[in-house]
Amino acid sequence: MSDTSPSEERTSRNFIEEIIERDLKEGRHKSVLTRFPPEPNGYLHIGHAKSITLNFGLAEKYGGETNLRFDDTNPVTETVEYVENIKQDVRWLGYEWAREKYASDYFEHLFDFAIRLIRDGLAYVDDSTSEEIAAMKGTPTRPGTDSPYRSRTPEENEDLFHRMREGEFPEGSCILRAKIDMSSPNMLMRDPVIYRIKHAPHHRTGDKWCIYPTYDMAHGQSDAIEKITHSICTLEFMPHRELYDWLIDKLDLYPSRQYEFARLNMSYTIMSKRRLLKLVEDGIVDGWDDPRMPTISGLRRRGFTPEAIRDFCTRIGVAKRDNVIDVSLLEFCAREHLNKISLRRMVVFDPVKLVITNWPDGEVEELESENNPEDESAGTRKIPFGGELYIEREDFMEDPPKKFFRLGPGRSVRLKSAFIITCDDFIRDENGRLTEIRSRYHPESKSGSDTSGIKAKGTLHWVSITHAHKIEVREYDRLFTVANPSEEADKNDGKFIDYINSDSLNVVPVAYAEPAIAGDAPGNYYQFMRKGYYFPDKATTREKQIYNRTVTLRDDWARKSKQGK
RNA sequence: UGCCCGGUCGUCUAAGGGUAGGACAGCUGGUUUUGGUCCAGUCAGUGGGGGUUCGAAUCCUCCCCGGGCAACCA
Repeated sequence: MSDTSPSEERTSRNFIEEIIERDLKEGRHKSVLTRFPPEPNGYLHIGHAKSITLNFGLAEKYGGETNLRFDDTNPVTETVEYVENIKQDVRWLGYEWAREKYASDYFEHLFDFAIRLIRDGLAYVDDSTSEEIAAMKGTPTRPGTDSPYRSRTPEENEDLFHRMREGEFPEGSCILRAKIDMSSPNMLMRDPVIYRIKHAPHHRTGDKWCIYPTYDMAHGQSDAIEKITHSICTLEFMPHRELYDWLIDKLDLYPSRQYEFARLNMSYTIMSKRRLLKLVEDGIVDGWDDPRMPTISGLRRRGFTPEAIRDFCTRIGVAKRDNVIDVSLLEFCAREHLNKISLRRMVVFDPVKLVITNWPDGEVEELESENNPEDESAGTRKIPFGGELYIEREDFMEDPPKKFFRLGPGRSVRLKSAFIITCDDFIRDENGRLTEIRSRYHPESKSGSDTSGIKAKGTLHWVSITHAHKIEVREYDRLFTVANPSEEADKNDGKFIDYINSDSLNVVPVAYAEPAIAGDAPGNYYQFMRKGYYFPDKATTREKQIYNRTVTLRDDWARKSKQGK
């Protein structure tokens, strides 16, 4: 029992947690309300998972709530299909939102806000072309110039804006701009566009509207309407904060505050939704949920667990400096969780026949093996053992080096959960290809009751030939050949396609699995012993089972032998 | 060349004037019926120069480097 006074345990907090704790302590807020604001124009990826974990995690930690709010202000790129998939992904990650909202819920409200700005002389309708507006914007080093339409009266502007809404004008003919400061050092404050005409149906409001608010006109106001306390976004929105605050101030709304953190980058992949879409459209991958994609749906199909992804998102931390997380951290998180929960099964990928010469002809013995050595409650399963087995071709060498703990002439190994065998002979065909290994087993070395006294350094996985269940296995490697594809692409006219790894998918059409796998309930996470972690693909059927390799096991032997070369 | 951010082991991330710590990756060993897991150990960092201070990753200053900003995208 610890009766020591709580010694001000200094747990490390990220900068946003510090802000929240300060706000709570100083009474600025009584509770926390965050939001996760995806635009439904693509699928969620691991970078969004960071944001989701942050927003929902913060609310969880400080006893608050999180809204899911779709930032659906651009009907041209947004669809209900994206909305549905985003919701599915957030739920799969393990989060449930307090309210489901859409920026489009507030279109009428936002329109009224615009009218208020107009009446207060803080917004005007500009008939300039987009080229003219761009030219008048100036550059980061040179101030902009006022539009000739900047001095229209509020009455004229209000009339024009209503007529924009009524559909009197074609797209591009005019827009509504906030009237701020054309010489501001912040380009975003140089009379930003806040409403534009789009004669396009919206996935929720149909054809009710032909004018739509821009991000800046919608986001902060939606936050304020919902009374979001901490509006957390990525670094590239930093310059928007001044405009965010300006609008809240001029419209006298609830003072939501925006805070920016560095988005996630991960080695050997890309996070740009635009570029991910291109991979899908060009058929380089098999859809948004291709197991090589960094999308939530891709990771799910690949066999990553929500727990592993959440763990990853908390381990990477939250800060403001640009970062590239090593993908090996994600793999570590996957292995750590999968090691605890996965069912162990034996699967031989590249078989060679192993004959047990002293095994009674035709006899089959059912051996028992644990499903998961990390979890006794996972129970055991039976594995048939007989006189003809498959083992992995790479587990035999005719002339093995000393440190090779597997099979070779005269050598003994343990067959996992079975017997120790000793290799007496092997057969090669006319091409020198190994076709058969002949060995004898030691009856008193049976797993669990070994009295043989024989020492075997290595243990091999195996499967009885007559009982083997054929499965297909898909092995995945990183999608790109370079650690930072986006950076390389930026230096290469944006052509990230040049860095695609052409060997990122290897299909093993037939692998031989122990029969237990055929009877397992669907949806299990597996470890194929000595190989890696595998998960049934969505296309798997009872007749044809297909497994995706999530990640290999760590393999010191492979690493060392590679080093030796 | 203007404005705004940022710079701590290879990669992330702590230390908020008082011993630069953790994780991943790497490397050594030990245990092991998975060359897995687990355990132990080890390598490795404050961008640079001045200044303030008994004491600076931390405060000041100059410099260097990286990122962002000129969509009717978000």
